[in-house]
Amino acid sequence: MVQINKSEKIYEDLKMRILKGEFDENQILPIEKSLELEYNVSRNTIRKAIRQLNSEGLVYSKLGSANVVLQRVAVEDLLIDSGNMERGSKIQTKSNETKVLSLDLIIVDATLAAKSMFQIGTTCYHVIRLRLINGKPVMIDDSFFKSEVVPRLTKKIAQESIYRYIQSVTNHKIIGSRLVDRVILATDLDKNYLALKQENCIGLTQNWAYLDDGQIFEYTEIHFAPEQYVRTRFIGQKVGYIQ
Amino acid sequence: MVQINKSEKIYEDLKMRILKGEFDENQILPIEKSLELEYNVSRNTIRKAIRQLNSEGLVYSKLGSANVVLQRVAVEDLLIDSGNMERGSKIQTKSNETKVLSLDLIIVDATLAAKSMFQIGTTCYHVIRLRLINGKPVMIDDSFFKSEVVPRLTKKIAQESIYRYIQSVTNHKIIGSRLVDRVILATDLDKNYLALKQENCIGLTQNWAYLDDGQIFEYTEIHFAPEQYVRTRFIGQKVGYIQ
DNA sequence: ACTGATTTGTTCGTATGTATC
DNA sequence: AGATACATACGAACAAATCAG
Repeated sequence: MVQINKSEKIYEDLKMRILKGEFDENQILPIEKSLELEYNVSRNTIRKAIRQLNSEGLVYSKLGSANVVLQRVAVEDLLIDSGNMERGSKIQTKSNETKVLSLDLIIVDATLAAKSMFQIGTTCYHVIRLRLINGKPVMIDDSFFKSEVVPRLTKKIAQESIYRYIQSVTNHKIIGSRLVDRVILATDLDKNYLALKQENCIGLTQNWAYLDDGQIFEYTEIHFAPEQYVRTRFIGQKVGYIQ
Repeated sequence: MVQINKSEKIYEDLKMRILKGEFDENQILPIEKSLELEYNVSRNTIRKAIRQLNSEGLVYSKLGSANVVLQRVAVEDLLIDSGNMERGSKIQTKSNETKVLSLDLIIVDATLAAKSMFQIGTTCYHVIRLRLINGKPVMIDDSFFKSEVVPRLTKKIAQESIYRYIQSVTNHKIIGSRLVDRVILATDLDKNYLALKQENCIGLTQNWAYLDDGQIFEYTEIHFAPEQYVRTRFIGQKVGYIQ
């Protein structure tokens, strides 16, 4: 069991209680004062937990009134919650396998530099991997890793976990990714590997991954078969903002 | 000028300073103590502002070390930042137009109930709207609104702003949306209106919109032409989480 | 490699503001 | 109009990770 702090524990507990339907009757949480007493913490700690519930779209804090529990959507349980990848996605629980299609050491040219944000002349590994879940091909990772960060990358390492490898050979942590999602025409590679049906398009996710020194060390284009491409998120409306 | 609070002002200011490149040399912010003095506020207020920068992927707070400014990605300035829709998207600044293709009053059946989360038997408006930006068709909104929330909806209202109408006739605020993005085969409607080229797919965003009492009042399927469909987000890595 | 100083992280208590009931 | 409940802000203490000598 991981040791987490009070606000995190309270967040997890309240989330569980919400999803179990404990507050379905009135659709509001108990007032903050009573949560203080119940969990025996300060109001700030309660508020920190509720802030997390707000950002996930489980609760709306209504000034002067209450912390309102939002109506749930049926599909959401089935989906990988992209707004919550930090906690590990549900995909992890399934059997998955990686097939390395190619691995080359290359020098960054102008075209790649513009996309990847790597400097021209940088040496990096170009890795193409096919990802299978329960034996079914679901995505292709077309990746570039700064060789400085993953020295002596091999197919074997790429097949296991490059991230684990990085964290074992560097002092740096991987702290997050900036993602851009698009829909594009399928490439020949996609058609060969992704078992597309009628569709001639795929979901593309561009991924710039960061180390804790603030630098991008990886640029990946993830190609998804359409039915595999699903994203969920919650967006709070700014007061006064009108569509 | 909107009146915003201290932490929000500091957040905006730091963001502007980051984007102007003020911290590019060391790629870190001044320490919190000196920001306290500079802005003449408490440390908590500084930390609240920095927390916002963290969630947007502009800064990574490194325990025991510094608030690291993350390397920027070139494309991000060009895009609608979906993680920041609360502040209004850039799309707003362009000239846009809405064409109402149809408007009907219907009763929710089992199929629609399952998707929309409306109860079977609810009366609602079914509205299909074509959205144009700078004269170019970019998306189709296939929407269902609870008639209880938008009584006497007309084509004229739908062409202007349904949201503005709602906020004028109800006591309730619109507080946010849960979104699910997918890639699907284009329908005939899409092919007719979205000026697709070779592509036979579109980007689909399902949108459940909430009122401040926690209830869903709108379900919309937004159909995007592929080149119009772009999403950006930042996902922080949970410590110990390995791909 | 160790120690002390520095810096961010969490929590507490309190006061005051603002919207709602 | 008064009470209630969430929002913002301050100051302080201590923990945990990092950094500098």
